Amino acid sequence: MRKVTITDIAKELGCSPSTVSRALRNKEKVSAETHAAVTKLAKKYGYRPNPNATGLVNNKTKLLGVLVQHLEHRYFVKILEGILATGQKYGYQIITCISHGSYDQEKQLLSQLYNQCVDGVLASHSHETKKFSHFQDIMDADIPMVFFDRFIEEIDTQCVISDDFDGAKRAVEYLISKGRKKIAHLMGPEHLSVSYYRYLGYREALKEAGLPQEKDLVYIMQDEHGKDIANKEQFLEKIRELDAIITFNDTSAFEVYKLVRQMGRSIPEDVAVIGFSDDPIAQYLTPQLTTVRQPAFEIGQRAAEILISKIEGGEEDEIFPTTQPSETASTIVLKNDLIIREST
Amino acid sequence: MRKVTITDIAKELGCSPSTVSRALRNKEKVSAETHAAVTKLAKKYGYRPNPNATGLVNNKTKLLGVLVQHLEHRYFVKILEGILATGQKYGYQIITCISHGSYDQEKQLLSQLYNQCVDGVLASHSHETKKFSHFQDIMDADIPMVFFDRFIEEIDTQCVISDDFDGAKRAVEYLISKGRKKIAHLMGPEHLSVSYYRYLGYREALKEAGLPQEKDLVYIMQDEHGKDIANKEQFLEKIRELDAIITFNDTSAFEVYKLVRQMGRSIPEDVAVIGFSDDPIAQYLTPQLTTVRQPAFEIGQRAAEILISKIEGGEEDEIFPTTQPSETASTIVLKNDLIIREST
DNA sequence: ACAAATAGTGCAAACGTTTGCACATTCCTT
DNA sequence: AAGGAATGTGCAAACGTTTGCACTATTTGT
Repeated sequence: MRKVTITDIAKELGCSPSTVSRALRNKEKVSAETHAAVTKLAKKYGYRPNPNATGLVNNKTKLLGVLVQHLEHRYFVKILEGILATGQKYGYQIITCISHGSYDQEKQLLSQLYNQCVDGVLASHSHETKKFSHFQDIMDADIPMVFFDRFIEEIDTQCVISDDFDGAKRAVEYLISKGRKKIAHLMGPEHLSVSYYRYLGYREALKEAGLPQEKDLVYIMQDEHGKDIANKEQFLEKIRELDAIITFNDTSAFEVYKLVRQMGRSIPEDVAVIGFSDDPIAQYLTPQLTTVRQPAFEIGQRAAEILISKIEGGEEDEIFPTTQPSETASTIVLKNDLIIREST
Repeated sequence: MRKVTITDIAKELGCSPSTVSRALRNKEKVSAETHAAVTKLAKKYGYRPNPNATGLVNNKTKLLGVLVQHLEHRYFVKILEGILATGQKYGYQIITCISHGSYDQEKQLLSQLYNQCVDGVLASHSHETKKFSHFQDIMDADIPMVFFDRFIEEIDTQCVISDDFDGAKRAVEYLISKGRKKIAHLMGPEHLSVSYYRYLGYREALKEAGLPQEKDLVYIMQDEHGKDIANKEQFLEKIRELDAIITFNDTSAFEVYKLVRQMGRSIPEDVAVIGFSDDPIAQYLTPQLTTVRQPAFEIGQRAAEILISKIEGGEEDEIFPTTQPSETASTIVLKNDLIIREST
């Protein structure tokens, strides 16, 4: 009934547990016969090493923690899928934690991951988070950590994000190439760095095309879905003279659809619309939404790969400690794709 | 640098590790002073028990495995969220595994969970799976398991699903109450039990209302998204005389929107449409889709709760073994909600 | 006041591995 | 033929906990 152990096998074979252990991990010197006998018996009984025991002796758990704000956007789910696939590939199991955007929960979850002795952490901090000492605590405990989607300057480690600046810029360039001239931007919440990068990309494209960067072409969303827009009245009026709008995400593009129609203008004939993220809803809008697709799966993949290489490469580091830790920190920026559909 | 252990505390206090252990789990007899001294020091150093060590001695990992086919529908993500929340509540971490609908992967992932020594497994088998011995293996290894969303007759354990029969029935009843008489059903893939239950609910509602159950009102999807419908030509023709359609899910409702419009009829005036699941896209369709919402979060929650109670209640069972195991198996059926929007 | 019960503590084994060291055996070298 | 290397194996400690048992010191009951 009980799982078979190394000692059981040793007993049956009349040898010591250490020999069995060595035979199983076949890198040390064991005779060909014992090796054969051991592996045969191990197979017969379906022997599996007890992870608690191995974890205890070599201080590894083969567990990775993922901390994410929520799984409501497909974007984060895809990142998680990328992480899962990579973990699977390298033999790591993934523990998922959702902070629901709460700083307190984030702190608590992180400490739970620490308690659980995960080998590494992949994290994307919550909106609410302004202090980062709980992340520093993880680093100080010598648990490798990699950030994704969001960048934290204060913490000295790697980060994988998508190139929001470039994505927004290329989207606007595309609009310009189609002859659009009065292009508005519905910007995301101000305190998010992604909002800002996308805004900068938008501006850069206008600048390079020699188009004026009028202040009243930029409007700010107070929420993530674009239902609450600052200066909404002014925005509505402005829609009369616009010929394109690029939004912060796809749900806000849907709100824009409604507003544009409310003003009696049509998409894409009068006003072209481009979203951001390529959420599944983009395909279900009428007209189907052109959007900037973020390589979510790949972000997860890369982040996990970097983390695992930090974990597995980390052993030598104890002998050759990194003298200039800041040199190890870096940001991987992945390119976005413009998915052209009916709204442009 | 290293994590502080019980022995470290014992040394500093000049007592034995066992005393520290007892003081920390304060259920055995220790003097008030030592207890105070130990907890104070433990707090000071931020002592955390090493899960590998505790796991090794009491053969528990506080880890739960979740096996799911994919995370592409919001439905499964919500279930996962329910599981995560419940795990969190009871102090369990969740390891997520995605089978991508593959039987082989499912087998492999399950055996990985077994190797990892999870305390329990929550599973929803893949489409492809016809043999269930790998699930039986888990049961035989005395790892409690609970199924969700899908029911496996062959395995003797609990299962949490939503009431698809009732959901479909109530949706059709609603259509009838609004005066619709010619109600078609776009049925899901034939081999899925959920497809069948929804179909039965549809039929039952017609029957109770005394409406004829015409064969040519039921059409079958060959894929999950409704892009490939058997007898599509016939279905298109039929749309001319229908006044309502209930589909298998929300993505297929979107396809139905297109077909209805292709036949020059309008929604909801000529033809009412009801979907299933309440995927986020339902709100983004024009008109917004009426749909049967499945209590996904609650399914995850309930499944996890049952699993945890099996794990934690299981200890006594070793003393009083369950003589009639089949009595423990049962199916929890949760009610669905009809979300009424613009398409009806 | 003396046996008996009880409170508080430590020892040591156990959980299942890994691994440095020591030992015995075989093989090769000169 | 003797010495040394190479090979294969076992012992025992270690990883950090928990827990049954034994032991002392104190309290309780009569």
